[in-house]
Amino acid sequence: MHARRLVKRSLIGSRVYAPGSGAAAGEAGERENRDAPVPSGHPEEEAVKGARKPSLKSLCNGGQRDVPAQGQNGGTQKSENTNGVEELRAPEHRRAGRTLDMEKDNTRSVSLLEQKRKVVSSSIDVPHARKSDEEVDMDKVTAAMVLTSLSTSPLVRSPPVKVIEGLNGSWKDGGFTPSSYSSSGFWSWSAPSDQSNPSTPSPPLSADSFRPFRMSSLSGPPDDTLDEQDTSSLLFDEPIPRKRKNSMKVMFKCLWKNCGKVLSTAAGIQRHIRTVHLGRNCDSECSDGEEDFYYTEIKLNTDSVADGLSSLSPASPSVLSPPPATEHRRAETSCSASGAKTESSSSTPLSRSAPSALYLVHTDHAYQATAPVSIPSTSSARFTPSSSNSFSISWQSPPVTFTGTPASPTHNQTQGFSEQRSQTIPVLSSLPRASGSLRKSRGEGKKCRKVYGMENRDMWCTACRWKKACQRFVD
DNA sequence: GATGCCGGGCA
DNA sequence: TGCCCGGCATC
Repeated sequence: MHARRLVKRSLIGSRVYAPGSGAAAGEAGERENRDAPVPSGHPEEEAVKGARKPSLKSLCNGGQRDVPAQGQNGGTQKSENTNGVEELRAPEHRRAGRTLDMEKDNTRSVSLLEQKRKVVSSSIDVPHARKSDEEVDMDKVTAAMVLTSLSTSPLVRSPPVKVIEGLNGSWKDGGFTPSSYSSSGFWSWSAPSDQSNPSTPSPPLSADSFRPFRMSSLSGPPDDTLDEQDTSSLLFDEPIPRKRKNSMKVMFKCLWKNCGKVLSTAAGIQRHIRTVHLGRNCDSECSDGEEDFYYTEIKLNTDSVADGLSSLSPASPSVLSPPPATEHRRAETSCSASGAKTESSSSTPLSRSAPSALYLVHTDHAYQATAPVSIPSTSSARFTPSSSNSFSISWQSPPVTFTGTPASPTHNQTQGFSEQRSQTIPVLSSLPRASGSLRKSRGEGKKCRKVYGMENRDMWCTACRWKKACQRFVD
């Protein structure tokens, strides 16, 4: 009879009831003293064989905790605290070669969920009948979920099931008050509206709220002190640390190797683990609590998630990815959500503004030598096709610098302009001239004539010499 | 009147 | 096509 205890890790803002999928070698040591049963065939099984640690959890016992009383003998325990609430011990058995021992344990141990419910019902004034209805609904939904998961997984124990089915996700935000009860159904990736929604927790959820404390007790000696503190802190000092009002949503992620399934309820994730990974088909009554170790609680900022997801297509498979990825994605989506937009919107070259582009425009004007034009990066250029073989570029701009061969060989300086008006440069000489009736108004800027004077006519630009529109000092 | 520039003619 | 100029509009 072997039992394995998986590591309970403390993460920032999250607890991990880790299965420590065989990959985490460093956890082996920790696992030694934990008793989390691992199904046969699981990589961990052999590694932790023989290692067991008594697990005794007390629930709602006014801060009292059972000290693990039995060393190596394992087995389940039940005790009653002063409130009459049963204490549940996680059964210590292994799944591999599980036989009489396991059956004993199973028969002796009450299902974890059941215990939680009891705890909740005894500590919280929750209408029982209503709760039962909730449970019934939950069970149905969960059953459907499990079936779905099973149907998507060819092998019951082959982990990768990437379907997200959420159950009743509103409870976390709601609080414990019975008035906030709700039979709301599936959790969905929508913006959090739970705060304003008077409905809320369903029984299992409330029960789950006690999980941390249980798990704290269950964790091995190395973590005990910390857990103790955490527990008391959670229980007394910070009574509502997990009632995130606005943006935080607690999800439960399956830690089974290669499985990133995320559900919104502990019950759901437990069922998932139980049915999919542990291969049990029975109801929660069959739970011995071991599935507790195979999932972790994660906190999601639903605001961000909602924001990120809102930019995704509902049919997008990425929505079905588990939250860790989601969190990465969230960072991405917060960027890429807008980024994707800009990407897609900027994919039309001719219609886009070109704030950061530097265009070289050859002004093949009849009166001016070819000159590259650099459009300032702060300007917004617009390409305007004007014919099949020509187009013009216009932009609103700060100073535009023309660099190129000056019209006059005697002047080769770079000319600078400060134009605040929209400018259009004919790119090809085939641009049709404005009709005579639409004679353009006289330019206001100084032209070559005025700059150089009649006596220096040779310094004029070609256009000016030919009595054409000045090309050097363009309006 | 000075200036800017369109339209047209010429080589 | 490049060059030049008459002529007109604008300042």
